[in-house]
Amino acid sequence: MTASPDHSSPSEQTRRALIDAAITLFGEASYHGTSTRSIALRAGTNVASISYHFGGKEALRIACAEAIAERVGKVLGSGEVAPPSSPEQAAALLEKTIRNFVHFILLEQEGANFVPFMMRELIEEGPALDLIYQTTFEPRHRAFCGLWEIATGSPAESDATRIAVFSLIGQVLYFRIGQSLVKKRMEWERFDDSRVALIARGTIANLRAMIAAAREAHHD
Amino acid sequence: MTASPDHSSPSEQTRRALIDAAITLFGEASYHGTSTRSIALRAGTNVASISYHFGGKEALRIACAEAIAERVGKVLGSGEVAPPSSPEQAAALLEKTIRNFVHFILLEQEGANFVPFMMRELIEEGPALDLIYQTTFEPRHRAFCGLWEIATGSPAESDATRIAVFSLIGQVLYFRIGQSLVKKRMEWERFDDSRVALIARGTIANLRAMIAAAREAHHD
DNA sequence: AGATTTCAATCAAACGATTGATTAAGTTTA
DNA sequence: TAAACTTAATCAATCGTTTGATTGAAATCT
Repeated sequence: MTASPDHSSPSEQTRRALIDAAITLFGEASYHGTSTRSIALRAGTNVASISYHFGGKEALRIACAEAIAERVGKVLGSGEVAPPSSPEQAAALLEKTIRNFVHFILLEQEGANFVPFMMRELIEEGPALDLIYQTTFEPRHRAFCGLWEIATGSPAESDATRIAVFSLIGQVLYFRIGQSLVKKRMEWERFDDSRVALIARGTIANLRAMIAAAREAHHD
Repeated sequence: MTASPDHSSPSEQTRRALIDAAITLFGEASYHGTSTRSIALRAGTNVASISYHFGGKEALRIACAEAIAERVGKVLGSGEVAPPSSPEQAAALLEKTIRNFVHFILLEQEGANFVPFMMRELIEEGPALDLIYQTTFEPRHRAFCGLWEIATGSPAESDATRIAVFSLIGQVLYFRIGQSLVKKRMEWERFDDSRVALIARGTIANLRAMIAAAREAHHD
């Protein structure tokens, strides 16, 4: 996951290794389904180092969420650059965002590790949920609503807009959450570039249809 | 959850109580996060009765999925009644299905218990997943695709149709999975009738927009 | 500079608590 | 009474955490 060799101290390296291992294992087998020993084993260190570096299993859980929030913030950028001036530009930006999002959660290595962890926290309403909401989810949902207003004319902070944006996020996320159902139903063995492109095309078609309908509704 | 008093034998009552308790607790705290003792306590019986009636914790997990599959099948009906003859009828039927689905997973007691359990099984790709897929998910997804073909003209078993139906399911499910995010972002304290009606309205608006776009695309 | 102390970091080992499962004795049902 | 069912007690295994010993590299002193 870390491309750079290691400019960090050895203790920082074990911290990193523990967090990386924990994010993966918590995502694969749930928090309670993952033992501290298995985390230490995967991180190539000793069990005691979890208590030493973080204070315990629960604190490591929080540290995982913090690491993800930081990383996602770095990748996607905290805020949007100069807001688009035309509805067409806004729509194009929305499309690009959806496309990147689909690609990130279905194909990229990092997304494949992050998303299951976050989905678990979400479904369990775990202790890291507030952190994820405030640092990762809310700012991006809000930005998306802003683009939606420019693209459709529907007020950014109206109930209808917020719900529409939830729908967009939801339909994309479901392809990751229900991955195994999708694969069975589509008779796919795995998600490769062409399949993901197919999904991206579908979700973007939905986005366009929703934008068109919202524009019409707002012009009435 | 059981409305009828008890026409069943006392052993059948304990079976039921154990399954009900397990579905709720597995859904709330995950399979590994739930102890057999807590299940027995909630069911008002002894730990050993789990091994006695089901053979063990894992077998109880399967029994939960079977009970849900049976119950969902009974509520939603296994197949559709006489297929609609016009696109308008099909669209109306799709809308009604979506509305019922939203209502079921966001308001009804049973749905509130079932969905978290199934989501966990889905995300963990647990042993009950095949059962859920074959008895609950696949038939209904297929029926939905059939309605989609009548409503839009797009072939039921095309990739585009199947993906569109996944999108529809996903956007609805997300309001349940991401319930806590939705509540925070909408500044709602709980889901009541009017809020759920708002969500239903939004998702149905999306459905209509998608149908309209699909019809247009297919006419080209 | 060389010897000594300090300290963060890691480790194997062991802690008490809890896990899922089993047993054998008890109770209820038919 | 015989079968079906429930119970408290107990089992080995595993859980998260703590312990005390050991390391090696800075910091301090002579």
